[in-house]
Amino acid sequence: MTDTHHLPDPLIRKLLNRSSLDDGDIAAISALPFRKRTVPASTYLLREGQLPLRCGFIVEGYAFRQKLSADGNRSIVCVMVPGDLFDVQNLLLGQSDHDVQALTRLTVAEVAIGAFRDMTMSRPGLINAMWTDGLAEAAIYREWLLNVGRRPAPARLAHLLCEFQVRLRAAGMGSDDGYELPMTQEQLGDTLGLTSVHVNRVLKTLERQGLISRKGRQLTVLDWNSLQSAAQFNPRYLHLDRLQP
Amino acid sequence: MTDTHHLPDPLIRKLLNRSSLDDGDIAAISALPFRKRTVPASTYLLREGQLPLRCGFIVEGYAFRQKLSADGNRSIVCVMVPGDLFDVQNLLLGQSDHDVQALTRLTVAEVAIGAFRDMTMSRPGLINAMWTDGLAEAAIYREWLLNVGRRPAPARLAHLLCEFQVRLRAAGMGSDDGYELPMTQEQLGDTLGLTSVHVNRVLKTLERQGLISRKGRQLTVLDWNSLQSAAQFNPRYLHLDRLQP
DNA sequence: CGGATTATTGAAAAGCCTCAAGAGTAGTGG
DNA sequence: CCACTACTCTTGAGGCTTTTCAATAATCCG
Repeated sequence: MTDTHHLPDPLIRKLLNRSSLDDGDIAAISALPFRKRTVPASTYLLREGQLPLRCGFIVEGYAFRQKLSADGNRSIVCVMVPGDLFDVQNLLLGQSDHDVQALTRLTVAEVAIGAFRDMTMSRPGLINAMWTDGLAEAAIYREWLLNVGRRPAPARLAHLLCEFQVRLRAAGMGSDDGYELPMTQEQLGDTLGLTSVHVNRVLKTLERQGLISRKGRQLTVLDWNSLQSAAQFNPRYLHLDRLQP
Repeated sequence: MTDTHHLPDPLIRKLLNRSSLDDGDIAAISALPFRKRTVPASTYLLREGQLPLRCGFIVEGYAFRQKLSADGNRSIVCVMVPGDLFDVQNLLLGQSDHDVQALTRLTVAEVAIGAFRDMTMSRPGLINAMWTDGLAEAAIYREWLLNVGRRPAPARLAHLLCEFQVRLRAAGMGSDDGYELPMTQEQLGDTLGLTSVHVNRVLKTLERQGLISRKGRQLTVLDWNSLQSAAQFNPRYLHLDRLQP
């Protein structure tokens, strides 16, 4: 594997979290004519019902997937970090069933769907790496279903905070004892199936219990073991064993 | 495409719902040394933490994926019908993050992981079909997250009933105006993030409103349009457009 | 038929939501 | 650099959905 800094570096880093790639695979990704663009927070990268013509991944910043119900309620179903492919599924499934939106100011790299498809067809190692990545995303969906459906609000919020801690570290952000919370309390609520008011109260409770502390959006994990056990957090579902054996 | 009745027929039918397969692909699946077995309801096909050695799909009956939280609560995160591959993700992700359990008396067909992997490597059309299938499962997870996180109990239950109606028809079961509900009310509750008591009350409400009727487990949809709109159900997320254009 | 699971119903409690208002914070333009 | 505006966060009070607990009826299965 080369050490030069090509455009798709965050993507390669992400795929290597869970799969092996050979030099040919890495060269094939690096050779794709990706085009970078930077957009402000809240920009839509993809809308429900749309048929995308390009395929992209996150270079810097965060994005999320959201679904809106007919009566205007929102559910944030996925938070994406640098390296995440945000619209491969439309390559195969067609019309999108959800929106993809920038959470922060965001830099993405995109390539025409045709070039992307050709590349995957000729590199079984890459297909497998991306398939694996999609399966890992599905594993997070399953854990979130358990979280939203069966855990009380304090455990539910603590669980999301634990997940961010682990995933942000795996993406090379944050530090070992905390990170900058990427979302407003309303967005946290839409992720957890709670109201922003209740998220606020529960955050204060976790703080009062000495599990975390906050200055603005900066979150410090004061007691990782207790936070983990309050959350019933077990990182197995993230399938990052290659990083944390 | 041939018309003979090979073992993997439900699998082929399922894949054709969302992808094109050529004769070579179908021959390749049919040639795999699948072994059938039938197990009673509640049998575990796979347990969390396990490393599976085989790869299988459902021939007849229903199964589900469940996750258990540390304090013993259960969430049913996926219901599978004939044709569904129930453990491909472990081929790529390793240790399972959830259990797979038979919902009814169940017939499955399984093949050693090695043979399965070889087949996918040599047939890009099949990889794509199975990848697509996994992406469609992820789309259902997203819709369920919206359902559990943001819809009140009546809409939530109505939505699941609508989904069953469409998916069972696509799998060749049930009829146009109803089906045999495959789960107990407790299992419905674990799927929806509700208690069985509340599921029972909400079922009665839907019945009182004239949307459905029940005799035992047999469910009849009396007013599909009203049920759909009470559920805010839009089948787009099932990505079955090939069947229902 | 008998035992176990499943469905049904009531009453009371709990958790989370709604509504509302005030305080803090960040970004913008003069 | 300040002031203005728009978010975002915070806190309180009351209400509603859903849960818990409990007890009985119905159904399934061998």
